[in-house]
Amino acid sequence: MWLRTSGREERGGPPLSRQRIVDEAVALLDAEGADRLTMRRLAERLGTGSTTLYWHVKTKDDVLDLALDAIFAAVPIPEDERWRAGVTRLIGDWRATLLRHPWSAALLGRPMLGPNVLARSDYLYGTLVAAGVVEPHLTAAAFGLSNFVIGSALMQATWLVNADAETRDAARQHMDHQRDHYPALAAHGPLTVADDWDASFEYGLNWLLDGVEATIATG
Amino acid sequence: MWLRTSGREERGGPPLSRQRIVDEAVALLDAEGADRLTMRRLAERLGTGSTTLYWHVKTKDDVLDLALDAIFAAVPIPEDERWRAGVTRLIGDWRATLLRHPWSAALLGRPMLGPNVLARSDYLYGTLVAAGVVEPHLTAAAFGLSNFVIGSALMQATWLVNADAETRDAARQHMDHQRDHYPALAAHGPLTVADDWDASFEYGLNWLLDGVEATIATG
DNA sequence: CTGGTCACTCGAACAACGATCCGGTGGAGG
DNA sequence: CCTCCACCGGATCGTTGTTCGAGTGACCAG
Repeated sequence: MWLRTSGREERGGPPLSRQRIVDEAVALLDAEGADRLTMRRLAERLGTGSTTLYWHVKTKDDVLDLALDAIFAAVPIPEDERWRAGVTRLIGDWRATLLRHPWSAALLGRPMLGPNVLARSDYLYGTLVAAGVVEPHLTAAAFGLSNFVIGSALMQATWLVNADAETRDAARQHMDHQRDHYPALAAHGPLTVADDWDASFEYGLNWLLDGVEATIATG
Repeated sequence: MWLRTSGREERGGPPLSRQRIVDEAVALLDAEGADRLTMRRLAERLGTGSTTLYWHVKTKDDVLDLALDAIFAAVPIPEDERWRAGVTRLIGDWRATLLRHPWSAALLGRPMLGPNVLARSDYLYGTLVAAGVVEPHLTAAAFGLSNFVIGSALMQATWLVNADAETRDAARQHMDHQRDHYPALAAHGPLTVADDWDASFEYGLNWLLDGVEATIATG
């Protein structure tokens, strides 16, 4: 009796729950990438049978949706800042979070309706409204900022994180070999110039914000 | 003899080639979406065995890469236009093509190194350079414009094309039900306001181009 | 103590997938 | 006629997401 471990500890950790599944899924995605996430591997890390997961979660896609929303909990919602500083901080943290979990880039093509994402979108809309942005510029601003950060993170994750050095070298060589086909690209392209993703992101973001700000003055 | 059909016609169409495989893949993707593309179904449409495809193509990912690049052939490269008009046209056609093939949104997370994509990127860089855009604004402009169009198409394809009406209604209902949690989103959000994706896209694009243009004057 | 309910677990199995192996086939060239 | 070789495809392997149905143990009414 005293020597018999409880079934709970045999399987490692607290009882299975949706939260534990999602947390472990994020850890697995961070460690091994999107294509290495399978229900069996996830269950193994949780110390359970793979089919057990389906009691807590309907499909694998649900796990991905939940994992994608979960990482946005790390994006703080700004407080007591002027609208432009707040938006800048939100979008910057948004991007940093996406880049910290590069697998998220591959999941951006699915509806993001989790509570964390919605709360941050709500802040974005609310801040723009409070700043005096009105339709049609309001929707354009919210869409533009979201789309810009999504596109930026997607492209950077594709190249700097997901693509191995082998792929990047092959790409460089490929373009160097066809230098006369793509003259401008070879002379000024991203693989030639030492590019600064952070600086480029800030330039683009400020151009967008300048445009939004200009609509406030003129109505 | 005269009644015996040639083996070629029995299997339907001209001999198998990489080009035919890619064309049929695009047609299949257009008709049924990304997750319905399998090597077996693709082979069936081509009237061949599934394993035959692997003689012309190394992996399924190759098919996807080729299909993704193939659709960019429909994006004309502007000629004889002032830089801003040319860039506007290129980016607009870029977006239209992505939206005409909504499955492409899910593939944007992979390196785009096909000849069609590279040629259009080359035009973008070349036009910006000719317009007088210099570093660090050059990279920022090229990245910003690409990322913006990618993000816009990705988000719009996600919501207006890939998500069925059922999903959209559920989303609307979900947000309406939590109206107090997301006040700004409920009042001004994209599912409340009748949003105009095209107009929003143009606003964002012009804000970016205004920013780029301003860097030319000031150096 | 008993019997039963209910949340939860999991081994076995299924259909479908990407990919490989290896034996064909048919036309071109010697 | 034989040989070569680009091209084809049936059989098959390992893996995937998901379902089915049989369990297990805690808890509760009687």
